Amino acid sequence: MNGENKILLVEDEETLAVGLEFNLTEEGYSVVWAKDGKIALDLFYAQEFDLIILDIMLPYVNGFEVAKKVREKSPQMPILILSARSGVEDRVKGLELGADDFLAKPFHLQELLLRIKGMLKRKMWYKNAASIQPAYSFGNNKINFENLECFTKDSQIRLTQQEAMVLKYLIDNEGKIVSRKELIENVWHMNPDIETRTVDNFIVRLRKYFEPDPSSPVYFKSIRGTGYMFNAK
Amino acid sequence: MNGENKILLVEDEETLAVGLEFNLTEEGYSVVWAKDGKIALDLFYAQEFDLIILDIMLPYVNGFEVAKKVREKSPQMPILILSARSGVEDRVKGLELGADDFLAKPFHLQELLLRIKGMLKRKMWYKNAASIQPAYSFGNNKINFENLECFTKDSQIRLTQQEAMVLKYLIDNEGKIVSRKELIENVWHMNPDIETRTVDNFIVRLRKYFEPDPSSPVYFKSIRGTGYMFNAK
DNA sequence: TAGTATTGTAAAAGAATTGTAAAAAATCTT
DNA sequence: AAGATTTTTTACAATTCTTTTACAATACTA
Repeated sequence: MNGENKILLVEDEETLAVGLEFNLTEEGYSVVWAKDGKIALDLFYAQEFDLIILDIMLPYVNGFEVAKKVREKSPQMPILILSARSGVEDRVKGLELGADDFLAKPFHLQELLLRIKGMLKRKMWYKNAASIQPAYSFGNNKINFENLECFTKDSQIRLTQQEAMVLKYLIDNEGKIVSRKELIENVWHMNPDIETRTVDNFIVRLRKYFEPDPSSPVYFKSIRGTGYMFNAK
Repeated sequence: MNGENKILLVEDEETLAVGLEFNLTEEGYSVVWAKDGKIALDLFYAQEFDLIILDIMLPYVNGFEVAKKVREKSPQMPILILSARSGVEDRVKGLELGADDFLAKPFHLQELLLRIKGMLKRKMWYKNAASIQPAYSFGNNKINFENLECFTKDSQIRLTQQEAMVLKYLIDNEGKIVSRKELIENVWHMNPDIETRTVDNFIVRLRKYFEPDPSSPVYFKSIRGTGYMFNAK
């Protein structure tokens, strides 16, 4: 069932790594083991993973560095940090670097498994909810909602989080008119009583990125008096 | 425009609750405090929250029970469990019930804040979609009142809001004579004492769009001295 | 059929909404 | 704390839609 999930295990203590690999495989995950930070990053750049388990104390490149690099490329990648040092500073640092969870060594196996399960479940949920595979395409554009990278007709860009959320909302509601109010409520999570041109500005940007001719939009149409509508056509 | 996330804080120790509420509010969250499990569930059913912080040891209904009920209704609601008892069994139990995170008391404020921040950031990434599109037809015309798109005999157009409202009123009163006064009152929401050709102009447009021969209308008939009448035939 | 009232229609005038750049504010990085 | 990036606001231009106006066409009445 979860046999599809691929985990990158970054851990230099071989005994622990082998044990963990055994248990994770037992659980039905597919595990790739990296015994130092350098190898981990190489693997990360070369393959697709669903989750990363990261020890902090590693040879060459420490876990924090790895987490940072990973975050740069994949803002949504679940990262679980393991650390022998359970001090608050480490935990805070890990979380600040965007780890999704932090577990102190020695840990309880079942707890680790449950946390992994939860993280993956959440990740899958988001993926499904969007009904968007790693990459979504329309026209000459391809958007990777995992790392927010886009290939457009003639260039490659990276969306900001907010841009991505607006875009995603429009895509999820393809063919339906989405009012500014609705967007402010559901993307900005704000009271929709204010009236500014914020939403419009995001539309302008999306058009600039993705429309062949931004001045006569094909994908991001304005519906006067009502809102906007996305159509992949 | 800073999205205000709403947190349900379930904690019976008043001192701690007040302190936490203060800090969370400081961070820009909007906090609702429930001092026992019963109140928590009532609030949860009544309002929308973005995250729940849950103490385990509560009067009446304990935290685990609350988590379970919450999960039943909202499978993706982020739940952060706090517990004085940091034993592994409790952690495992909490995670099994679907908590997304588990923090032992006493906790470090900054770590709590970081975990909350991370959970919310991740949560924002989901959104639901999809519904069917209701269409109304007459003659060779099909009108989708959801997105105001129309397929006519030989083209596809999009109605303006006002056009759509007039059309809708006529359709809703199919077979009945509708006076200009009535239209001005019910569609324009204005005092119907003024006398201009506004209504007529809209009829002209509807006829242009939808009548096979606008000069001898079939669907949008004029009733001299009285008003107009729509008939789908 | 002439006269009057009502409806049809185009085009000008007026309003309202949307597009856009640039400045300001907020947020994140170093 | 300075610098960089992103978001929000502001101000105005451009566009689209609605209403008015003016007159033509049509239908009724006597």
